[in-house]
Amino acid sequence: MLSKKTKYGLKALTYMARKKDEAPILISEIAEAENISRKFLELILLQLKNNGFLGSKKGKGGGYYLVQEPEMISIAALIRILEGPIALLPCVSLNFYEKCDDCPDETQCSLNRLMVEVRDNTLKVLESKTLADLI
Amino acid sequence: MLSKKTKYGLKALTYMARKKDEAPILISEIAEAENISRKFLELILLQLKNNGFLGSKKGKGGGYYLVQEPEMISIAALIRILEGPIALLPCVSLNFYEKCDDCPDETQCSLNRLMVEVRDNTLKVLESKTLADLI
DNA sequence: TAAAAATCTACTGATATGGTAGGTTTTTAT
DNA sequence: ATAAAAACCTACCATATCAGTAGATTTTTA
Repeated sequence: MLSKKTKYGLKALTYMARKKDEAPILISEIAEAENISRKFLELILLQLKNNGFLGSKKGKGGGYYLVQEPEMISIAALIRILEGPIALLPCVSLNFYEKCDDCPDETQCSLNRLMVEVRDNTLKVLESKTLADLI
Repeated sequence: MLSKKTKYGLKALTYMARKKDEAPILISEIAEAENISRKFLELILLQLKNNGFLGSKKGKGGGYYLVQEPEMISIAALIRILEGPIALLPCVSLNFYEKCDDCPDETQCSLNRLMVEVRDNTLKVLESKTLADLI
């Protein structure tokens, strides 16, 4: 299951993608439109900014805006920032790999092989879809 | 990510499937072979028994045994028992459906549509594979 | 100079995770 | 009959994560 943080982040970005080319968008506008706690959303957008997906402007007339075209932002990349690993086991994660300490030999592990297959099928969807597909 | 409980459960069942037709298998044998905390594994096997996947026999010469052929036990079914929902959002879960309280209309939600696609791709793998494929 | 807006730091309550401890019941072998 | 073996049951615990809240600070604009 995705955390609410991830879900909120994706919904907020979709909202922003729909209104791109307009002036910066207020946190509070997004929070209200998407039924997200405003303070919680603050933290989420900040994280997305710190990871290069959003820009911001302070003061009156300020807000957040996308710094890339929606077509260029894959959903997989966003989930990795907001949620962490997409894979079902640490030992099959491409971006957050970790050895399972109970498993002596990964190449012999049948669970590993199965989860690689699941991962590849999931990524096929999440890497091919972009923010533009969510608009 | 799958919990350790789920991972341990799947590994334990795979171990048992490899030794099926032998006498009942001891918790402690599985725990040692698969590097799982013995007490933790007790709880996991008990749950699998209570859900009809395992039988048990008490006393000397006792232990746990599979009550179905490995070919008949889909990995998806096991994950649903051990982990819960396979879907990434409650609103797209087939077996654990829940409405998102922030979402006014599911049919209009683009995140919902995307996550249905992810779910279907995941299930395509997990429902077609059985314990026999993990041996 | 005041208001608006993002930013930062810290805290909180609830829940899940990954166990551990220790006793009880059932069964089998001696 | 009895002791050992094994599953079973109940309770507890430490830690981490989740989902949020509170409140002050900085920057920008009108």
